[in-house]
Amino acid sequence: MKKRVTLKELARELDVSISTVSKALKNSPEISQDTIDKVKAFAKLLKYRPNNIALSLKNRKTKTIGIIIPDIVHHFFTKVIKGVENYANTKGYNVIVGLSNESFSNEVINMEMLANGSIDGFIVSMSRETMQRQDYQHFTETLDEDIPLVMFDRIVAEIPCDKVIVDDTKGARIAVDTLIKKGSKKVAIITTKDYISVGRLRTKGYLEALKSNGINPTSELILKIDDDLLYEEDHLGVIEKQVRELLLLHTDVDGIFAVNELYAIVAMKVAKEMGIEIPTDLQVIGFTDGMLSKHATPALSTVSQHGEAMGAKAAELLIQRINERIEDKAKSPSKTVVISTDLISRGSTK
Amino acid sequence: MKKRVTLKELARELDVSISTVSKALKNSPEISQDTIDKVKAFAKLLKYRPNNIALSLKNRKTKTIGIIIPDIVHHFFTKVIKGVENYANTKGYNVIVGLSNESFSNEVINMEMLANGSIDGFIVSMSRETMQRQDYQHFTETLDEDIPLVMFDRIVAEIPCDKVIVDDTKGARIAVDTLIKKGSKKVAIITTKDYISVGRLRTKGYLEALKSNGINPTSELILKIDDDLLYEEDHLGVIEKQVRELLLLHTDVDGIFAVNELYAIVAMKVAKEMGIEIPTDLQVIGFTDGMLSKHATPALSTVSQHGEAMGAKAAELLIQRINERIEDKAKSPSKTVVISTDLISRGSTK
DNA sequence: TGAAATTACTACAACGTTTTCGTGTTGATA
DNA sequence: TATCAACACGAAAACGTTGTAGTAATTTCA
Repeated sequence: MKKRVTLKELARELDVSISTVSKALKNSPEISQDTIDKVKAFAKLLKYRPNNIALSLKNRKTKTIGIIIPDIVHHFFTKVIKGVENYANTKGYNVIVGLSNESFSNEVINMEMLANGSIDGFIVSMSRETMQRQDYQHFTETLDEDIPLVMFDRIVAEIPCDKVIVDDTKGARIAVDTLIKKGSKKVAIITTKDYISVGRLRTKGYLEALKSNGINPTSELILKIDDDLLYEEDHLGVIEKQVRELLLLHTDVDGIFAVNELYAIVAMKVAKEMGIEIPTDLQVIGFTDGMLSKHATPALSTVSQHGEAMGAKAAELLIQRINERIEDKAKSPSKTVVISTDLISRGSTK
Repeated sequence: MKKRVTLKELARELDVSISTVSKALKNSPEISQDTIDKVKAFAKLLKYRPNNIALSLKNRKTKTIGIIIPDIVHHFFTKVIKGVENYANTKGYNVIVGLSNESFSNEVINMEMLANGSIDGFIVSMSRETMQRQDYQHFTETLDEDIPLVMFDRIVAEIPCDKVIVDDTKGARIAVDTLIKKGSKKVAIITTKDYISVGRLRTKGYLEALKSNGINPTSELILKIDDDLLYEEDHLGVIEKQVRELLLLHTDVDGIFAVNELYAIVAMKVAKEMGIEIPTDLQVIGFTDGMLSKHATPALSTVSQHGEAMGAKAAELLIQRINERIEDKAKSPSKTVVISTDLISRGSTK
């Protein structure tokens, strides 16, 4: 019913100029206390609220940040968003979410939609397709246009921007090391194809842990799942089959490290079906602490990534950049913040 | 490095007026083909892109919609967001997410932040606290200011706005009915306190199903969990304890209907620990199809809410309202769309 | 008592668009 | 040779703010 009230209307009704109203509302010393009080009272009465868009246009900043992620139906990303939101809100920022659905073109389109002045900066985790194509033009263009960009989790080294990552290699190393320390003699890994950076890094950690324990890695114990399958109908079945084959072929495998939660859960399921006791006969550790880990039986030991902390850190870095850009031009060099992982021990390990 | 290029700059460089540039880019018949070509070529060269904020100010619409939800780390809401995003994107809208964290004041603050012209309309699912307080001022104010609002899932009847809900009662009725048809003689329900509308409605469905099967409900079989616990440290332990007591006291319970996924999972866990076979001795059905259901052992039969469809529908309704508001003033009456549920049969039922 | 300083305002430009209403050239027509 | 379209473009207002640069009226001080 009610149209939004503007400074102009307040001014007209109060029979003063727009500037006076604007200044009065900001307690400008140029305005008499009398007028200030009158204006404020009237503004409150009419529920005046400054139009954000006009402010954005004037100030050339929107106080909103864009976060582009591959998928929102995913515990980790959801945690990150929460971290971003919470931090951003404390700084008066809003968060606008873009979903790439793991598609390169969606990622580009989403970023273009937002780069037209709608946001002050981006927080991005690349889509799978972008990683495969290794086409980072949209990122460099964003940076060229002087729009701050912070990447997290799925990053790429050559983009000169702030980054927030988890020490995947170290997290994996500790996990595998723990498996060995707790008695596993033959540890397999369920990982992704190498173009997924986190998969590659976690595999690296696995190899390091084996090495430092004097164990020679066998490619037969390294199961690389084609992550593209993830969006096909029966991807779970496919993974199950592969895990089953592995376990059948190598009956002496007594430890499994999976680079994500789902793989670990599937592995446990297959093992249980095969009559393998967890953790007695087989210990399992996953990566990424999500819903599934907590509620699996037995509960899954896992490497926690602290998604919320990552999100908060990313938002912090971004907002710093935004302010830096506004204030002076002296750009500090790009930072990469590593969020440490934690190994959460639950029922799937001894 | 590069500042954003504006119409003004294009105009200056091309030595024509701003209007000409603007019109040329829109293929106005007022402008000669020659000029159009020249302007467009130059604009492309300089990567001109219209400033969204300026457009928003001019058009008094932002092409973004705000979605306010209680929690993002939640499969259902996450699905809804996805549905909203996908539909909104096809219509050229962006989505800005606000999290209330189940708090009334956060909900209000978030909505106020966005109602200052940042968004064209809201999609909201109320926070728990708002439901308890029954304070809906911020919603009515939004509506008063002529900002379209669509509520979903956690709605309240007295707000005159479009709504998207699931037929909770019917979904529950069918679930419980199925339990009985598949042989359960004594079905318990794990639900929430009554101020949670979905809990109340699902309980209603449970009662209806019992009745239509000639079974008398006992309050002893109706376990009402205090949902406030959800955010305390050991809420799971508390729920477990209560379920255990129930199962101990009523050893002949052979069916459990839980109003959400988590309760169902916990119930299954407790039952398994007590040596109760699922689904042989005890059948379980949950509500809300999430990650946990799919990957539990046995996989949990559940009532699917089609969150993505809900989100898409909500976005559709909202965008309709927005356009209606822009075009003429004739407001159609509020609609309430009911998304039908589906019972997904998995391993936890016979 | 007259110049300077203070007070309490207002006008205007600017942010980047779109759009309405001109307006100065053409070329054709009577 | 006036008259008039048609054509191709420009000026200016508007969206809602903020901030700078005035400007009257009053007060202060030498």
